[in-house]
Amino acid sequence: MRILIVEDEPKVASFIKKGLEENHFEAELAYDGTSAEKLARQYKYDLFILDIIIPGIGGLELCKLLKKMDPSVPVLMLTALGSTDDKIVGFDAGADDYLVKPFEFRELLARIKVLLKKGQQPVDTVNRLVSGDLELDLDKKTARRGSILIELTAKEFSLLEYFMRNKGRVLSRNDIAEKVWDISYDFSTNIVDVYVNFLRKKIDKDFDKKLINTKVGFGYIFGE
Amino acid sequence: MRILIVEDEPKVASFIKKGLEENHFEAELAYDGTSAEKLARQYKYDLFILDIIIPGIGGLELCKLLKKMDPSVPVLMLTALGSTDDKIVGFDAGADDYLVKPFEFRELLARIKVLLKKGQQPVDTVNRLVSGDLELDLDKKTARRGSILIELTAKEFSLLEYFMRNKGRVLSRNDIAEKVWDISYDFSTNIVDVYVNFLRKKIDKDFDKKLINTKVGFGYIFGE
DNA sequence: AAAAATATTAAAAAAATATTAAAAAACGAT
DNA sequence: ATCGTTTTTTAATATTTTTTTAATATTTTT
Repeated sequence: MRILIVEDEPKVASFIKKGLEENHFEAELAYDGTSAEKLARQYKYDLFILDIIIPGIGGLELCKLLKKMDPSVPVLMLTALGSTDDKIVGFDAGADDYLVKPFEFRELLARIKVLLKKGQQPVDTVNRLVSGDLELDLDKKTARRGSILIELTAKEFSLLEYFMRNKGRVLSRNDIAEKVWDISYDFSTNIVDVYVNFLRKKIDKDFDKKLINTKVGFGYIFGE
Repeated sequence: MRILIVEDEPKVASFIKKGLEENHFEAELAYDGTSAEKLARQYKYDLFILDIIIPGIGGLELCKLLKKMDPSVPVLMLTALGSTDDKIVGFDAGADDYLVKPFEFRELLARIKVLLKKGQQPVDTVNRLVSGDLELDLDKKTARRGSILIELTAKEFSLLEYFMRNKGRVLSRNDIAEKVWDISYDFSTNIVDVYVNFLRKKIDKDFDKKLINTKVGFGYIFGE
């Protein structure tokens, strides 16, 4: 997410920039209206933060200009003036939100997040299987344990899905071979063992609580 | 435009209601969370104004509930508490804006107007799909990535549109063949692969962040 | 301790995907 | 209608990734 900050007070500007970058935004600075406009014409930004009082074109004028260029990009106005009049004028210029200096950075961040969220297209409800801290995303075909994202191959995915749909039940190698490989188990291959091993490396190895457990003589069980 | 005000202080409530009606909005009142929820289930509102501290379900809880019912209806939180913490929590609950009491009515009105403006987006969003720095112009039948304009053939366009409308979801070659070529995939053609290759050359090759990604064994996924 | 069952590893085989080139079809302008 | 151009499709080959096999190591049961 790229954000352009237009602010002539160097201290305030770099304070905002630093804070945004710590929160994984790409932030750029402009110190006056004219150079801000140039930048906006050249590059695509996801959000503008404008101080009302800046050299060159004023903040309000700049806001109108930016909104004319692309009305879908949100603008957050920033100013030392706190009277309602200024806010009204700001909104009339097309601003999407307004923040009065001095402000806490957390509030700026919260407002930015709200503004950015609106732009995004609605995401349909995702289907996924969840078991404890393990999540299987059936749309993305990926897994996630805790905050760690895990990529799976097709067979690994299929195996894990079978496990999760039969959580707490012992599955014999035969069961697994039939459901995941479409073969009636022929005792000449250890493919199930090998794939359980693959899966364990990915979803269990680096974690304390093991999800796939061996039931010697029976097969494997997910959970418990 | 119908607005539901949820506020337990009768004085504040009627002050807002009166003000809104003078500005040609239809305003209704609820004095506690539970009755507000009932009303929201029964009638359609264009905006909610919620006090955080109300009897019954709290304002934050109510906000989450309303957002679950219909995330597109904006919520403006209202409260006497002014600390940043409360604002952050409010935004986390899904609120679209926040106003601290006491406030001037003109500011409330300005914020309401901004929120309502955002809801209606018939002009802009309809004719183009946007995803990150990639933009698909449905009228011009062209794409733009960053500042680079990209010309697409009919099939390429159709494929990219399908991808963008299903961003973040793995699409099998079968899915793609059906939607873009109107054929149930017959395994004797690799046309999907070839076109993905064409598209990649145009929208991904010269860029760092790849938008079309292969999920071996599953298909392709746009984004992520 | 021996036997059986399971785990691990590495290499090969197979499958899936990417790329390229050329043929076929569709399109536009004369 | 015909030529030249662009787009679409087919097909062959190159490359990458996954799947499977098989041999060896470790653990569990008898």
